[in-house]
Amino acid sequence: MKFEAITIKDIAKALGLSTSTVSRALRDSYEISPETKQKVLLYAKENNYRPNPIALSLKEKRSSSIGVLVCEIANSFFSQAINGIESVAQEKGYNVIIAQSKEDFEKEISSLQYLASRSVDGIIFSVSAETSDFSHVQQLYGRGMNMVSFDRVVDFPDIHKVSVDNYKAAYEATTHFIKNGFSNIACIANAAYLSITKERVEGYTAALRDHNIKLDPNNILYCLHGGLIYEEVAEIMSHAMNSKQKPDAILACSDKITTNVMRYCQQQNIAIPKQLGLVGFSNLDLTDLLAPSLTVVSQPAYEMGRIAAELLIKQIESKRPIKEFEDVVLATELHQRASSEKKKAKL
Amino acid sequence: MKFEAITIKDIAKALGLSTSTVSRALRDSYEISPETKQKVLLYAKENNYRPNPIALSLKEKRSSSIGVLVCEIANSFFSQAINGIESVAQEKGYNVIIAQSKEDFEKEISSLQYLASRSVDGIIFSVSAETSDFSHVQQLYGRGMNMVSFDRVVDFPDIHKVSVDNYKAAYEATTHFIKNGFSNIACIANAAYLSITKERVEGYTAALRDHNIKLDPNNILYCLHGGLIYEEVAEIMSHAMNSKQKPDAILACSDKITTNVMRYCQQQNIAIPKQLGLVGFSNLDLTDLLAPSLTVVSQPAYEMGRIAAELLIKQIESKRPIKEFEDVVLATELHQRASSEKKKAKL
DNA sequence: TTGTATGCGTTATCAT
DNA sequence: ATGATAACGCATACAA
Repeated sequence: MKFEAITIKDIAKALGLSTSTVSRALRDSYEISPETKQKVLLYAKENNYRPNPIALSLKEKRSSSIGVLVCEIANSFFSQAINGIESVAQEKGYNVIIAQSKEDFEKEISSLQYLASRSVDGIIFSVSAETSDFSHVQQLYGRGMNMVSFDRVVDFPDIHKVSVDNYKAAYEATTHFIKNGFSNIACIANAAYLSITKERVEGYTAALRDHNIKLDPNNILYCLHGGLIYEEVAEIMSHAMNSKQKPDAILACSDKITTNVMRYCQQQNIAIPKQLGLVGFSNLDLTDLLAPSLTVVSQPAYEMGRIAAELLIKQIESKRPIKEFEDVVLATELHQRASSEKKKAKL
Repeated sequence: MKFEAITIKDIAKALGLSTSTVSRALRDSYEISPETKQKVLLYAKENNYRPNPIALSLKEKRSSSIGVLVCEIANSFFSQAINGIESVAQEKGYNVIIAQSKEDFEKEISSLQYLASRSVDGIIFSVSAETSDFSHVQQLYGRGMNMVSFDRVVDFPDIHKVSVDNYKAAYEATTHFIKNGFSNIACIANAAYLSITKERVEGYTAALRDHNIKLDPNNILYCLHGGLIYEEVAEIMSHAMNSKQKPDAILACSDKITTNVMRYCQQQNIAIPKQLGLVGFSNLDLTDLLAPSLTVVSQPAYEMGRIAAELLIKQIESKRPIKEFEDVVLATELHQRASSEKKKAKL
């Protein structure tokens, strides 16, 4: 037995009307008599009629669904963001289809293809750590797909962007170190191509400069796989900790880098922050429950998701092409448990 | 400008063929001449033709999409599970539509409605903490919707179920306490209706019984909101810790309960495990990075998601009704960082 | 081997 | 005020 939903045709047959009459009655058309309307509406309600969204999509040439491309669902930042996207989508009658790039460029391309072939009305995307070339995005966008660039934004104009102020976040985190007496601060960043990486590294170097600390180029380290692979982070850490210019603090520039640095320190019995200072980007809701003195940079993921979804849906539903493109930049928060001092920066 | 995809009609027109010929050529039908096939395939490839899945859905009466209903996406257990579901779905050509109940019974009903109205081919669902009555599920299932009961399973037969051995998990966790010298162990569980709650409480009481420890009924505590709300957990904790029979250990029976208990202990300056033992269910990948002596019960969420998706898709694609229903029960793992002793139980 | 016609559920455009 | 028909993109039974 297959799940069969009731259709307009069924209602029409049951009530001895034509499909068009039923359709109009359901849409509360003025040309239908009150009695007929009443009859139809009642029957529809009783039989739990729902318009078939697929048929609707075919007719309207829109699917009422939006695609989301992230590197990894099971990453607290993205799952919170999806949560936000989902909430707006639900409100506006869209459903959300999720695809993952797993930080892989090829998979990113095929995922975008997949979403496009699924006839989504628009796509919210965050590029993979491997992505330095945006032509696949530009091609899709150029062909008229509605798109919003999210978190790891693309570097071309004329597209809505939603991100956080990574420069400021890294600047504040680095300043936090300096104020607490650390001076040889290493920065372990995501892949160098990424917008977020560039901005964070810039914030980091600017803070050093502004506090008259000489930048050691060896202190800027990149993870090609976004910190996803423990071994990569461990090797970077190992190399840094065994160098003669051993850092006394680490700025971990992503969720996964943060946890993997912590894991490395645990395995190597390196005490935080006694032996090594650590400030990490992290969106876990355990933020304030982690190792006592870990300071965390958290991003307003849920809010970002909501904003991205709102922009996308506005774009989808606007008749004429967008002229003004938004570049929404939100502030991060620096949480430090030990001092219970909470810095909150609004842009 | 709207995103316009190329259709079979376009190909037919361009090549001077009929739509049916093109359709057959694309499906590699034996009745089409190799030359025509060649021509069509080439043109399709060059113009990046993708069949319109919406039209296909309308025709085939299936949408190649599966719905997932969970209480909360941004919960590591469920996001990992969705990850597993997603991976299987992708492999088999399905997309995944996600809906959240937010532990609310009404929202659960409307979400199921929503998924059904979206013409999903099947639904993987985990009931909300408020759900004691399954008639809405049974009704949908009875009307022929393919469904797989996940994690918080329903108590009626003839439906595929995927869950973990909660009894054993709680039994082991409780035993772990007893072996470490705790005796007045409280169990903070999820809503009493839930299958997972009943099983966990049973495992807990069985372990006490088997070790000749008298059960104090006041030590079994329920969170109506699945631990989602901090205040609820804090009140339960506060009440317990201020009673004369103050427990010396807590078994926290969900992700959120665990983190909220930790949060409470932190706020109250209760040292774990010095002043209070704690074993918590948790699927955060920080498991081994948490407070040093927290012992964690983790669930194979990703694997569970994969299995559920496989079962569902098999059900969707099977012609005849299923006779044998699977009840897959996986083992949890008890991680204890301090002793680095790892217990692994396979069923 | 290829073309024509039909239908999936819906709505818009014509009739009546 | 209501009904008949066409169209959305595709697959397929039926014709040729």
